[in-house]
Amino acid sequence: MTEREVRVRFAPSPTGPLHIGGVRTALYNYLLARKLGGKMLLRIEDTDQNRFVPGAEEYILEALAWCGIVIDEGVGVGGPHAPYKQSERKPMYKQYADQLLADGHAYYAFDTPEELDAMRARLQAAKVPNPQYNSITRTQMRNSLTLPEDEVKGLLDSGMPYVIRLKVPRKEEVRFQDLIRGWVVVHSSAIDDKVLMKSDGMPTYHLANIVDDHLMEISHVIRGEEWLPSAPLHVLLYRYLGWEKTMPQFAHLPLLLKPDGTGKLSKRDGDRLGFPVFPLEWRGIDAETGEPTLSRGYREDGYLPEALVNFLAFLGWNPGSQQEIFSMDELIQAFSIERVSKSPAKFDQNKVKWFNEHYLRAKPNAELAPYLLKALEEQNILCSPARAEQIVSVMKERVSFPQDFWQEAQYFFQAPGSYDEAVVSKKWNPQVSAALAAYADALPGTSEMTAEDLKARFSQTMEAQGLKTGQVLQLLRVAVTGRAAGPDLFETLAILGPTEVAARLRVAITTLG
RNA sequence: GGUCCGUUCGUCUAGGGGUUAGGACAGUAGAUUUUCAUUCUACCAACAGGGGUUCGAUUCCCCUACGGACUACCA
Repeated sequence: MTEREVRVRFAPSPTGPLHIGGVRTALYNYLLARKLGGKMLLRIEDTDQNRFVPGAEEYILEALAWCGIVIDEGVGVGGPHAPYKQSERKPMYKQYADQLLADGHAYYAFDTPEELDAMRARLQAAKVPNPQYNSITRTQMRNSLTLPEDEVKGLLDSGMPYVIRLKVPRKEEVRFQDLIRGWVVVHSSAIDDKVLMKSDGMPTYHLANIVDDHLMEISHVIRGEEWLPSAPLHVLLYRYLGWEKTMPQFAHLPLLLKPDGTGKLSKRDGDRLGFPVFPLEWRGIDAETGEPTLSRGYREDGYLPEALVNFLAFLGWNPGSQQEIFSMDELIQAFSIERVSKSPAKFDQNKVKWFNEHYLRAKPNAELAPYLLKALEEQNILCSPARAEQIVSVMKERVSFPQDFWQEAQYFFQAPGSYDEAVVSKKWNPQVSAALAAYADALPGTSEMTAEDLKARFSQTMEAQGLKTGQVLQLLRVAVTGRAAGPDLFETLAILGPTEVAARLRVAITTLG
């Protein structure tokens, strides 16, 4: 067999914001495509018109772009197999269903939803272990296998609603090799006669998926484990359509679980535990109450995309080395499907936060400064980019998110309105007050002074006052910034400048006595 | 219920017939920073249980337990 071009696809359905688990699936697809020099496609699976959510498609595109996942072909970029949205490919599917029909691998079924419910109820009452529409029960239903040919024709001609179902063989082992799990074997009796074409003329996921993957020449299907049970059905479809030789390879990814307890990670967990489960913020409408809803996003919560991507990559995969920090390019180099683990992973909020802090600290000040500048602009505070860079430079070691810069650095722009109570009541006294007054007097009336000089002047002053610097240091911070903690004190004073520092000290001395 | 998948520190995981079972996050302690944070160091902490196979099993096999997914004219 000749080497086939690697083509993978991410195929979400536009039923709402993209779940973080979906982002990881997209990421793994992308990493494999890039690693193997292949193509990454994006296909929108919107065959269920009832579940269409406005804005979801745009959301998916924006989320992937934010994460740095580049689509080579598909929705949003086009390509040789356009259209890439299944609703726009509707006319293409019928012929394949017809082919299956003609070959005796599918049949028409006219059962109403009520009849189907009744059938399941009957089977359940009879304690049938696995109630389903299958090789046994189909003989008792209204379909082209049980009805006389002319009656079927009549029903079809009369416009009677119908579906097309796959005729799954009664006794047959269906097997395929999963790249992550090895051989998976399922007996055909466990698979039911899945609907291929719905009564509204749209294909179901099962048919559309196989047809599109084949037409788009997909080489690897990488998707969540929730698809594992239906994979044998898909294998059957490839076989009946005559496409088995070019059937893609399957890889079923382990699921992402809630951080506490067990179970699949869901939107509710994010709300309950206070962390986002979506890459971007999403404003939706509650399906039940009709109330507008707001779901938090990693982007809006201050996570850097490279941190999220690095974290997500490690949820179910590892390079086998001790290295933890990976850029997208490094991930591409290191990635291999064989090293994806089989077992599900719990979502760890601490770890994402740690990755974020890491990437924040690694970022150049010039890239961080805009975050602070933006907050300042909202507050109508003027600040030069150079000064903002100085501030983020001393601040970035101690924050977790970009929005913390403004929160933690306010005192660079506003004199403190109050002073840390605990420190003042414990350490403030007339001697300290006098010493700080002396320091204020010792500062030159200039706007600039280095941290070293500021420190030297402070030491000299304290010595002259007969105090140890350690006794006064924290009070100096409180008097100037109002806070008990912060970045290097003399760096802080240097950014403020001696004039401002002296002024603030005098206010503090007046206020605190 | 049935089918399928899974199970190494609290979490993400490495490893693999003989190892002091390794790393990271979190936690704890110490050092540095005459403050807090950062950083550094140390500590804590795991092979679900039971049977086999074997000289030897955490590793291979079986069973049990537990967890999960699926079981729609949803994807």
